[in-house]
Amino acid sequence: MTDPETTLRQHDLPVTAQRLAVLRAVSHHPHATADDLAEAVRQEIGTISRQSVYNVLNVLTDKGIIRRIQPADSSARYEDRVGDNHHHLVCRSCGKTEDVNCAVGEAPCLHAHDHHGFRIDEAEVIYWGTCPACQRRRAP
Amino acid sequence: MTDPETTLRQHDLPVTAQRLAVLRAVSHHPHATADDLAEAVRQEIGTISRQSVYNVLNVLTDKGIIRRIQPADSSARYEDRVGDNHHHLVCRSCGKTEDVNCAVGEAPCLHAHDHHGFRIDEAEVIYWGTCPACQRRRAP
DNA sequence: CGTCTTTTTTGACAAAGTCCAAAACTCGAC
DNA sequence: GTCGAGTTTTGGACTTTGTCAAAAAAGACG
Repeated sequence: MTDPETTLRQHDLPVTAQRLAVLRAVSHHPHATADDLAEAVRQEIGTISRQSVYNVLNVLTDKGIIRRIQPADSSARYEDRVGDNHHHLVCRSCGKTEDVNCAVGEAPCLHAHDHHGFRIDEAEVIYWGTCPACQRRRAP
Repeated sequence: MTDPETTLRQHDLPVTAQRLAVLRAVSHHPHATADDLAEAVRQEIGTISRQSVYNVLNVLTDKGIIRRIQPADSSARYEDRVGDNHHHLVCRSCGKTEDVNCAVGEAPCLHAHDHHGFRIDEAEVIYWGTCPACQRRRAP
């Protein structure tokens, strides 16, 4: 992975302390929410406004530098790993999120049977289940 | 499809005007949001509180009578069609949502390669794209 | 008809984001 | 280096979607 500063320059984004810190936070905390990331950034550079976190996350997402996922009943989560068509495994009870590689080759379900005339550009798959920790806590 | 009144009785839910109207609204407006449904119900029975719409939608969802889907950047949507493992096609620009049958047989992607110890109970697939109308509006 | 339970309503509240204007900063030109 | 134009960042108000809790209304049943 290229370092954060280079990444920003490559996308014609002025380099600021906030952007570097957010980018690093996303890298170190995959699947974290905006709030989690704000917290992580504060640990690193002391202070950042809520709005800036959103600004940065939005611009990075728009440029395709990071990816936003929004599973049901969760606020948006962000990740570093882009462009490799991977999917997610989400725990229904605690929200723990893991990456999973595509089940069926490259772009698995990209071809819907009946596409209703839509031009499809992505097939997003979320596997819902219970993570090991929650399985242990609930049913032995 | 069984009629709304019978459906409610089968699930030990007292039959009320609000429940009947919401259930009918979901049936007639697949993929509608809570707000859309409240509006539809008001057309039918005159008035209903916002809270009641949520109450009814929640109880119906819990009983498995209807299903809630929550695509990114949209409030929750509800549908009638349950228990047949179908997926959705969502337009990125207008939010239009269509049903699509499972791409690969019954439970297509239900087996993730690396399940990280999770007990998986559902594979949710959302195909993202552009609907015919939006394709026409943008690129001629 | 009167009581008891379940629903519905009302109104306050919470979380996640966005909008806007002012202040601070970045970066290239000098 | 320093300056200035154009971006970013900030702070605060606001919106949207949904939940909580208590009071009022509606059904069920003896």
